[in-house]
Amino acid sequence: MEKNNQHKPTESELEILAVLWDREEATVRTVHEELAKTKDVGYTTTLKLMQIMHDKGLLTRDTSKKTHVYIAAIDKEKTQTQIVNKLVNKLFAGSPAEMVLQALGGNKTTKEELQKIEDLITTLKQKK
Amino acid sequence: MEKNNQHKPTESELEILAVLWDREEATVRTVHEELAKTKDVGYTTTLKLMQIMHDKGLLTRDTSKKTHVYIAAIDKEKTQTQIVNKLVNKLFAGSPAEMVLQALGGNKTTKEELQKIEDLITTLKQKK
DNA sequence: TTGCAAATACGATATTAATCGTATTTTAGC
DNA sequence: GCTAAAATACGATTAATATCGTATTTGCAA
Repeated sequence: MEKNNQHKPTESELEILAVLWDREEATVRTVHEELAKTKDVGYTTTLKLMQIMHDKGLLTRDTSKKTHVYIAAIDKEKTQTQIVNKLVNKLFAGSPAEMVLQALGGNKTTKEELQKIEDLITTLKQKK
Repeated sequence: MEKNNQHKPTESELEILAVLWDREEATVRTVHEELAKTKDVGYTTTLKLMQIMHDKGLLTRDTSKKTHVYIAAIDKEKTQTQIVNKLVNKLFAGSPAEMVLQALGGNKTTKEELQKIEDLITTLKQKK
């Protein structure tokens, strides 16, 4: 098993992480059935991926029983932030405002959601 | 040469597109030198990638001179929106607001950036 | 016009990610 | 204890990306 740091999850790994973040913990079977709803993939593929993710330190697991139980080993919010920041740097010249513009621009974001963001910004500005 | 649609650019392809979006048009040499600033990669690798991108329809080029001149064939804003939307769906349960919150929560956004976003939100709210 | 420097074309290989078949292990229930 | 169903382990393969060496082409400058 490698160090938990540094590894950026791949597409497929993110799908698995999403399930685990949602459920706190889950077996391979559960994760697989969740993925299978939107994706045509074999059980052993999911199993193998989760084993690899465990090797990479992306997941922890309890192997005390026959059926192993997995838990995400990396933080949801941290991972989200990392990915978004990378995207901002790569695609939006480091300007979050630019990305927000794209994300909210054409969209059907509700007034309430906009209000939430505005409140956050107010808070953040006060800290400066 | 394939149809210009549908192909989602890879990481490396996005790096190249970023340079071309920035400069409007560029030679392989120019793009390569830009990439080489932040990445250790050979010239022929960049060349090959750009040729592949041309095959996929991601780039157009003028081959009338010895040194070919490339131009991005896909729209910057459209591509940005596509990528951001996908990310929102995959990682933020389809809520752009959630992503924005996460993007700004990290707290390294400048006051100026925050102001720009706030202005955007004010504008959006008025449209509701 | 010819040679040479710089560019492109092309093929092969390396790397990484994803997939899945088969072997082996585990354990609950008989 | 045995066995069968369900789970894991593992190896091999496929597929997609990225990399780069070498051959060929191009056009300017001498």
